[in-house]
Amino acid sequence: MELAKSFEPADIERRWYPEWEARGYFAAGLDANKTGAFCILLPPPNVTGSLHMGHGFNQAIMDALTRYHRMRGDNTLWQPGTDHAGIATQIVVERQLEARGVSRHDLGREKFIEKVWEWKEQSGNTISRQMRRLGASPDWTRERFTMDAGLSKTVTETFVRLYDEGLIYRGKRLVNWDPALHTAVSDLEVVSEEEDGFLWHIRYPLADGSGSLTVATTRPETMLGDTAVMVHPEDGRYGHLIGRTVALPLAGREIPIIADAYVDREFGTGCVKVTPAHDFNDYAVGQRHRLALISVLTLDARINDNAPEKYRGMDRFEAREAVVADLKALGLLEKTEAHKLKVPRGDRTGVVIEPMLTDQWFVAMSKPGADGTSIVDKALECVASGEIRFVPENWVNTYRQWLDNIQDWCISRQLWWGHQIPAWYDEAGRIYVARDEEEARARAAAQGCTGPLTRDPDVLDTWYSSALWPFSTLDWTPGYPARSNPALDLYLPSTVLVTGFDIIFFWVARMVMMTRHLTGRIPFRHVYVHGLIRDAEGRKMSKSKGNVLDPIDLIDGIGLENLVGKRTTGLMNPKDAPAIEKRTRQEFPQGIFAFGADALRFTFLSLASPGRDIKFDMHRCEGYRNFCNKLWNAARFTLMNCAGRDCGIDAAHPDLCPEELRFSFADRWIESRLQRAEAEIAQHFADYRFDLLARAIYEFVWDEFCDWYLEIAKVQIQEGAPEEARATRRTLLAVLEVVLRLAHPLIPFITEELWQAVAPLAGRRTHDSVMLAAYPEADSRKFDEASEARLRQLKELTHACRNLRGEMNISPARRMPLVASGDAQTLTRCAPYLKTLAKLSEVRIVDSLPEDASAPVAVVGEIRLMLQVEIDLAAENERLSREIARLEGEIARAGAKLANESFVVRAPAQVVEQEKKRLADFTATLEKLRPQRERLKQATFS
RNA sequence: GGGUGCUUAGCUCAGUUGGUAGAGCGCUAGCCUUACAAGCUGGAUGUCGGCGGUUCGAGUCCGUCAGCACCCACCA
Repeated sequence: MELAKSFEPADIERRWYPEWEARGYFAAGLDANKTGAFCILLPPPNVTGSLHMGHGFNQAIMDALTRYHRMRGDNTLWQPGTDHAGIATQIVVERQLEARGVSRHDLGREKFIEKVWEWKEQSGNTISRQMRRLGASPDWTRERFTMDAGLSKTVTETFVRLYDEGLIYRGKRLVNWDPALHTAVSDLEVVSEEEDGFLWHIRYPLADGSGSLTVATTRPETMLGDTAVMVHPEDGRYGHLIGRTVALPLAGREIPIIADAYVDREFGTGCVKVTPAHDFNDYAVGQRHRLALISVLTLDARINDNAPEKYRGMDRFEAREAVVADLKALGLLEKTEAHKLKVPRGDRTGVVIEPMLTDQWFVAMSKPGADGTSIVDKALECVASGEIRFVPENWVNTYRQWLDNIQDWCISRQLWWGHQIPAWYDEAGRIYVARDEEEARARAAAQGCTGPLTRDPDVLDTWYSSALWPFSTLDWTPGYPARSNPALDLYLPSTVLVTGFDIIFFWVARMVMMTRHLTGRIPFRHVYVHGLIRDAEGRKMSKSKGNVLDPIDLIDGIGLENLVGKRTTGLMNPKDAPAIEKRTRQEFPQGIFAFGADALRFTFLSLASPGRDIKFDMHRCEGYRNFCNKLWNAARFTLMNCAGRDCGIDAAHPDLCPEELRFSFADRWIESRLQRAEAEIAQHFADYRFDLLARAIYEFVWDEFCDWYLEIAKVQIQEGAPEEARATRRTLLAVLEVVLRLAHPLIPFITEELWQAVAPLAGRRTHDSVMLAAYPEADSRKFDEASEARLRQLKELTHACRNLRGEMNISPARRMPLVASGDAQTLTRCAPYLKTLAKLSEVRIVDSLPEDASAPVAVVGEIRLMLQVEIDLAAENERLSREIARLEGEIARAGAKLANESFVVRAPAQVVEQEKKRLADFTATLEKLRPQRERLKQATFS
């Protein structure tokens, strides 16, 4: 079982993943005898293509948690699945058709949906393949899709229930309309950015010809739909005009001048045109003042027949120009000033959103349900009571604030891809919401309608089905909770939702509302909110910026040419290609190295500090690949020293400790240190501090186990008695085996590969896979402070020797003799190790150091170390002087502190003691160094 | 307008109840040292954004200012 000389991830990953999956290790635990249940819902990726770095990050965290809990023996489920992503997916497929010159209307609804399903198949497969490459361990047998038959049934069922309860309604409202997509979108799907525009000042003549007033607007074309002009009720300039009328230019209508406190007197002219049919604020004003709504736009955002004939059919922007030109010609355009304004655009299309009066379906957020509480109040209550906890906590504010100001949720979309709304209309336009057409007929018949019914063609917002994910994936049925199933009982609520803050509103809040209202349960106990993965400069990764990284490329590596090709094809704007190519060549002159899945996962986890976005730095990934290699080689060393040797392990009784084992303080130290690492790691898992967790593992493996214990082990194996060598081998194996289990949730592939080789020798191959082995738990009885103190001494002595060598510029190849004085017991204990660790030819322990001024001396507590080497007297003088100056500084500072009476009186005794000890230590060391320098000076002048 | 973060070494970031400032990468000097050159050993590098306060003591707590980022709402 010879291991390769360095860590080669590709082959290991290829072998182990299929093996784990085939053996059913990922399957949901349904063991009634187990006490713990752990469940994570995969935020279902959109079937719009492939996974990006954000998914990789998100999944590395979820997989670490899942593997951890599985190893701890909990019933564990990581629930996978994908989202149909209505608008996004429909756009992807429409673009593909467009490329072939076909529109969805050419195909018709049914055929088009078939095409989307084909695409879903392809994209869904890509996604699960990618997740497998990352080593993710969800229960694939339970994979769900938001448009599966079962989940669709849940969508229909809940819709009907909410409708019957009066919490879903249909109504004609002003909604955000995307004129390119021809659909309504929710408030969340609109993004407003500041853009350059104009503020046009337009004179509206008073109807009686006695004068005029001037309004300011950024959207002059909407004046065709004005139904009032408003001023502030206390605005002295206009008070006399309130109640009179103006003649609306171009439209030839008379509209009233009204007073409303909404007007800001300072802005513009203080007169506002009111267009209730095309502006949300004006709509509210219109409601207050019972103004007429005159829509002047078609669903394509062209001027409609309510406007003067001249403008009909014009695009809204074309109409804007025409209106401005006409006003100017009439002398009614007072002035045009440059003006920055927020322009609302559809997040998928980038097209300017138009407030449009249409019939849509809504979820009533604040209306009390059958139980007297609104779904918003329920969602607030779950969090306020602490049933649901956010990590980091401050996201609670964001969540609460959003819910406090929420509007009814527009859930209908004028699309084809999605869950068709289960509503039917009779010829009179009456609505029958039902689970299927048969039920709709029955409901219609009950109301005395037997005529033909037509189904509502609209589909639901994709987030409607996402909101049901916590229970729909667990095969919730209408009979719940009386009728349930084992998985649902065990895994609702799930333990933790791992997600980015960007979907707290879209998804998290809506899951809480829907799950609580429909099942009475919370969807999850914790919400762990992580940051977004950005590029090395901190910019958002996006195809159009050409800065996206594919997690698979970091696993497998990719050549520069391929990377450039990938980034520059399929761009929305091909003109960006040259700039993208240039930047890519600059940033990745060698392409990307194959780091392997483990290194990538470890990188993600290390970067997961709370409340921070992540600038992804490939060099970090390289560092953690090196870490994997370090672990690999530590295992190689251990196996080389232990395979086929007597390691003091009785396979039948791994805990048996035969008498012919003699453990050193170093053996006990590494065991003790390991226990501390285990305790620390458990805490970090509990706190979701994956960055600290990864660091704890990194430091234990590299800084303690490899840098110190392995080097010490060499001494004990080569120079120790057989029972010492045996104990060393046993310790090496035991510690390494535990390390592999500790690290497995983070870096599953390498740990599995190594564990297979190490565990049998350690007598710990309790299972067929490390995945199934128990997660290590700290045993505080193994904390050994005495051994830790001894090792600390050994480290200090070693550092002192190495430092002397370094300062004296002694080649590492040269072995030097050392003379040491001080505590003989300590020195005797450390001498053999010191010899190897500091490259000494011998260690001579004496009562007092020779008066040889020409050799460098270091002081560690009571111990003095002299390296026997001819030295450069001037250099040594300089070194000593520097050290003395440093000590004098420390002594001065500590002395001043202790001389300060209020410090001595008020600081805790322990702190004062510590300060006194420092002062004493510095002083003692100084007293040893000063004579040394004196002798040196004498030698220099003699 | 409301809210939330952030500012620590050249870069990216840790720093848990206040008690002598840390890591990785980079830099630097030297090493093929029988696990690892994807490595080993030594070294350099900080007015912890500015100012003020609380305290014996502040990177840490409070106030304030500045800069950066993000979220929500929005003035026509």
